Amino acid sequence: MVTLNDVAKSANVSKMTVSRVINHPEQVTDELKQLVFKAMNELDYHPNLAAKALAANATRIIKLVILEKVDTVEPYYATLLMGVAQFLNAHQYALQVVTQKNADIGECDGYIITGARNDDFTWIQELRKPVILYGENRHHYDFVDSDNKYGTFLSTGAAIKDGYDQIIFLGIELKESFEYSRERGYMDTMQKSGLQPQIIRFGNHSSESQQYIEDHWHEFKPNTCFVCSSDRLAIGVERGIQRMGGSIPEDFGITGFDGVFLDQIAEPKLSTVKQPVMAMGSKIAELLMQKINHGVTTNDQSPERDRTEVMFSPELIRRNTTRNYHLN
Amino acid sequence: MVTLNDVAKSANVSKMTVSRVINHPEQVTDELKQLVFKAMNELDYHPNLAAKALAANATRIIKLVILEKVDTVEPYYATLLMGVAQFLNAHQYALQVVTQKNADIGECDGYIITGARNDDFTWIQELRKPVILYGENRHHYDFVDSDNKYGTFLSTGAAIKDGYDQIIFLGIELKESFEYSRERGYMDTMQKSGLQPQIIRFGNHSSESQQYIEDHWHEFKPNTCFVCSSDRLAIGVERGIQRMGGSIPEDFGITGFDGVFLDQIAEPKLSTVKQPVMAMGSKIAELLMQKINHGVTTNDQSPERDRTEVMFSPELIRRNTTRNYHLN
DNA sequence: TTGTATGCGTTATCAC
DNA sequence: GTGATAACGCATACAA
Repeated sequence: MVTLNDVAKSANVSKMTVSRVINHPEQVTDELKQLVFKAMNELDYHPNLAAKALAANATRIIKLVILEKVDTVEPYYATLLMGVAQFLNAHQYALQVVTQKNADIGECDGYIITGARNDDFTWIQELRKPVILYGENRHHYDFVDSDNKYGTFLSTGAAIKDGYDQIIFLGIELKESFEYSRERGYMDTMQKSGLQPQIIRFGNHSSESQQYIEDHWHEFKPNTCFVCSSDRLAIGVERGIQRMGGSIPEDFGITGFDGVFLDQIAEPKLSTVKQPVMAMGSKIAELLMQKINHGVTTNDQSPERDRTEVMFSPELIRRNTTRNYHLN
Repeated sequence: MVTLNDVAKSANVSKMTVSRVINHPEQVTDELKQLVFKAMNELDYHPNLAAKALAANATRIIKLVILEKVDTVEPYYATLLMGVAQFLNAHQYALQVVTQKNADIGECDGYIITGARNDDFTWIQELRKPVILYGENRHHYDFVDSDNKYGTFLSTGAAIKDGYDQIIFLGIELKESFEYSRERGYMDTMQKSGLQPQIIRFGNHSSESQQYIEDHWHEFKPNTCFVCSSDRLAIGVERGIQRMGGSIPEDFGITGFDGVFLDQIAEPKLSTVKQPVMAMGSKIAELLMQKINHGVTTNDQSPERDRTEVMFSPELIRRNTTRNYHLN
């Protein structure tokens, strides 16, 4: 293993100079810097993370806490995780995935928390390391999320332009910010166009939306579009329509929301509002690392503090469950 | 932060005694051990991993290398990853997920490698840390896998017992051990029952198997069961049969393979051979840690060496795409 | 069985 | 601008 000392000897400087070249290059003359860089390359030097962590009283470990009860098998979380892992790897941080609230086992330098409900914040408040949340929240914590309202603005708008004259929103029965935002995007867009909004809500299972379609089939006239709050619901709608013999996308349109895996599994493939989940994962990791490097140790979420909010714009993917897909 | 020293003072012993209580408890008298345990609890002592790693010249980082080109979004890998992560967390190891062969960036204590093809082994050979593979291999590397042959023995056998008189195997067009084993399990079971085997292979996409069913629909007489080598293929078959108006499971049976996410998404839900993917992930991590702790640094895969092979038995889940599902 | 000294690789602090 | 020294927390080697 090549150490700081080895490089120092090879470059004929002290090891502190080498350390400075890495951490505070502005304090070293260009001349020495060149020598050190040369030595580092020749010896293929890589800093020892454990030593670094020990000296800095850090762990170089980030915890990803998944609070939802949902199966961690969810492709959605897997994708997010990959995004986080990608950034962390590039910066030599290691990841620990935690699925319960037993996150207090072992130290870490920071937390990424996803799926936090209101009850969870009493626990989150007690964390003594930087925190970034995945998802909007009313507790003034830094977060990354996608612009949910804009997402349903896109899907609802497209349904209108495509000429569907009845546009029904199938939402998730959940008192969460993201769902409110998605419903608002639909409502606003409908009202601006002078159309009558109609919202029905279910648990987020394809069986429930499928059942609904079948039970209420007589109510739906051809030229109806179902704007869904998740791909899961959209898949159920698709099956229900197929079961009842409706034609997709001519008489009945469907748009989903999320764009992770499920949309591609459906047949015909779903038109959907795709969230850049992978990129969002990377961004969260990046923000957390900034916080860590700036020495933020307290989670000051007082209203006075500037809070970091990063919103990603989702994208409408036109595929085969809405008209005009050939225009894509 | 509570250190070894703090505990030592509190227990009125030297810090080495505390260290020994943790690492070599047999060398310490029960009397002192009790004192030390008490102090550790009272002070809520947790060892500093960075220091541990530094002293042991270790990193406490494990790399999970995913070599397949397949999307890491695959629920299959996500589940495996969760299994690995769970075990690692419990033992205070951190995980780095690596998706290319750029695994050489940064040090680690060991590798878990999944999806290794023959070409990959030249690279794997050069790794200077313990390695465990996910999946059978002919290179004498330690591995964990599920008993693929037994899996199709189960699904084929069930199809026979359920009374289907034509049983067709839909396989994946891939020269990999797992596929050979699955086909062999089917072949052997068919031959033992004096039935005529028939194997067709596709790329692992539901669209291909669906297309096949629709194109060859006239060839399939009622009372046929399709034994598939993946849930993906099974879903395509299901759609094809539904499209052509066949009745499931009365006239046409389907069994999948994998049992991760997709089987539940299908409607009707798939009968499938479920692999205990999560448990397999944990087991891999466990084996790797054993290797690390026993100071195995070389990857001796000479035939003389005992190699560790752990095979998990898959389980037949009877759901709604085969008969007699009420017997489950 | 228990304690002391030393070193792991890095960085902060303080001299020069 | 550069170098010597101590310290981070733990574990090995050796001494008692």
